[in-house]
Amino acid sequence: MGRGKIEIKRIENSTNRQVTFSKRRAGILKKAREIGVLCDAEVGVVIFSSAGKLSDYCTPKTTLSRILEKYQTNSGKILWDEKHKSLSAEIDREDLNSLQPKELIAIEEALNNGQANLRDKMMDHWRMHKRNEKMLEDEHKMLAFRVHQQEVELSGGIRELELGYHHDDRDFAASMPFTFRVQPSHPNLQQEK
Amino acid sequence: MGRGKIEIKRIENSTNRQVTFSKRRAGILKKAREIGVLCDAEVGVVIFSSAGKLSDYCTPKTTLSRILEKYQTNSGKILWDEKHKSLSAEIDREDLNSLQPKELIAIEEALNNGQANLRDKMMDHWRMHKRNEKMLEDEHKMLAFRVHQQEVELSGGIRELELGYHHDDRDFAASMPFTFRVQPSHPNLQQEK
DNA sequence: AGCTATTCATAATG
DNA sequence: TCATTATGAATAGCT
Repeated sequence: MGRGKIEIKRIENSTNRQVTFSKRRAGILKKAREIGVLCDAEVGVVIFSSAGKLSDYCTPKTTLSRILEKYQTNSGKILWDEKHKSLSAEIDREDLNSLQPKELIAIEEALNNGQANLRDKMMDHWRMHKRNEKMLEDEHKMLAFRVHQQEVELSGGIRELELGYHHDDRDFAASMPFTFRVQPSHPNLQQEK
Repeated sequence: MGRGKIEIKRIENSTNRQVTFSKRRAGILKKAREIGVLCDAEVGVVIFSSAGKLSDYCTPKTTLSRILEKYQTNSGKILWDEKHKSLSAEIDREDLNSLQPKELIAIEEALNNGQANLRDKMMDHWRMHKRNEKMLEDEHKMLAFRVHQQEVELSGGIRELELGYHHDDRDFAASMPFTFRVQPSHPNLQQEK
């Protein structure tokens, strides 16, 4: 597919590598677009060059988020807990005073366009905030409930243990969901024999 | 690229569509592998057929999680809040009694291997639970704090507004983090003029 | 960035 | 579904 066959191994000359990267990246993105249209498929592609430059593609009818969510449900692989960790890390890292920058900028721009416009934005903003507050509240309820459930579950397990109780039916294992995320930080405990 | 040129539009014959899908999917995955090796790039690909079947590829030296995290940092696009929503949905959907299945199985197996082993696992399990509880607690504190911050931020903004105050320095925008996630559900508000 | 000579991917077919 | 093959596409090496 060029003036000569090439081996598939790292191109050492960095100029050639960069050029080939650009050409092939374009090729892949085009193919991704095409299979989406031709075959009615959903495609997400993310590429980082060796220099760290990002390119991506996503089928128009959906979003990367949605594709990745579907990915998790289908594959059972968890992509987000990883992220959960870095969420905390970010919160620690970032100055909390810098929250809502884009919105503030929007408001600032609105100032140049008159008070009415601004009031609208402010109201939107406020509504958005109330909704968000509700979301966080719900989430906390959920988290608290999960903690409680674990408590119950565990003390139950311990009681059974003390009574020398042994459950016979193992089939419930087959019907278990893989996407619960109670122990984000202990992937290993499950593997040990 | 075949016995004749084809238009890039949905293939109506479903058999042909499926066949073309398989062939092109293989093509894309191959290209993804190749650009990774040749150009030392990091690539992640996720494809769903119209039938919903999942295929994916990820450069060996990394993971989809890591690629996606990098994607967020680089692009400023947020992929995970979406997921936050569906986490609640899942919790609603799933039977909460099925929590910790793998751990329960492990404990059960331990029963066959004697009490000492079991006690160890139980302790691990318990410790894990406590740690997890701590994590949820911390997360909640963080959520609550963010809500508070928003409250302060907003009322401050409104006060400034009422006073006709206008901030002159816009440079802070450049240094703002894009990966905060306070308004998960309003990507559009930022674009409107 | 453009330009071919080649190799490659694949649409149609068996 | 699997293999073959004629043809259009992608692209490696040059400028």
